[in-house]
Amino acid sequence: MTRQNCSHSCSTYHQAIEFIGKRWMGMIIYTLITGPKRYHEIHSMIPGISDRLLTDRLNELVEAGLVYKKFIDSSIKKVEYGLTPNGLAFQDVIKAIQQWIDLCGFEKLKTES
Amino acid sequence: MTRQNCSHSCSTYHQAIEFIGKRWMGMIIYTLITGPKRYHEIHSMIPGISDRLLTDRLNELVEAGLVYKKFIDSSIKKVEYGLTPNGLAFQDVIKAIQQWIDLCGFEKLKTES
DNA sequence: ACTTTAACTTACTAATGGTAAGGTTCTTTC
DNA sequence: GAAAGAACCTTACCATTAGTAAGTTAAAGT
Repeated sequence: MTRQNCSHSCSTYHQAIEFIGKRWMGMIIYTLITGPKRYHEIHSMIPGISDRLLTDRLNELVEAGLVYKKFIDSSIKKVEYGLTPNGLAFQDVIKAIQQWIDLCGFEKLKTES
Repeated sequence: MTRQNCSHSCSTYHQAIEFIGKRWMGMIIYTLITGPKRYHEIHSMIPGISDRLLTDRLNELVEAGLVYKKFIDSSIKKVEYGLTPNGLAFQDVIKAIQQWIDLCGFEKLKTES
């Protein structure tokens, strides 16, 4: 019994889904699944994201231990971001979401307006 | 080739995760997994949510086809919300998130401040 | 040395979320 | 059967978060 009543308290699930559901969070992790990237690479792979939010979200991910930040050649202007083991494990969640999309045809549902 | 370059375009994934990541969305679906509920039941099961947001989110879920809304005894004041098959299929995503939490110990990471 | 680029940072505006009050329509209670 | 209360919203207003645009600093190219 190292955990609460169930194997994962519902408030932990709540925290987790609110965290990974923050705007752009899912896309940033998704981008890094294919390997570590530099700031501007991530930026160019996610159309619409702003400098500020990309910086914010990356910092939050680093703080949560899902992403590491590495200065290449110890230069402040060469930064690499990549997934930690915990971040990589998120792949299974992405797969589950993609399977769910395939199953329910989400794109059709959200053809907005 | 009914779909795009990959089996699910990354923009569809983006749309999907931004939708399910909206505030309270994850919790509302989670609550309904155990069976259909009335408005006030859902409300009491999610501490902190406001009337307005619960109404908004439920409407969005109904519009997206993940939740149905049923008037009991054709009364406007007796409403039941439940998951449609597409909503129920979301269980697998929840399971994946819970497994990921168990694996990476998310609760420890987010002991804030 | 001069310009460009990477990686932020800051200031300001727009959108979204939270709070609180009110408004019907039903049910309950006397 | 009238009054009170609960269910399910709706509206108005304030707070927080996100988006936009401009500026900053350090290194790298020319």
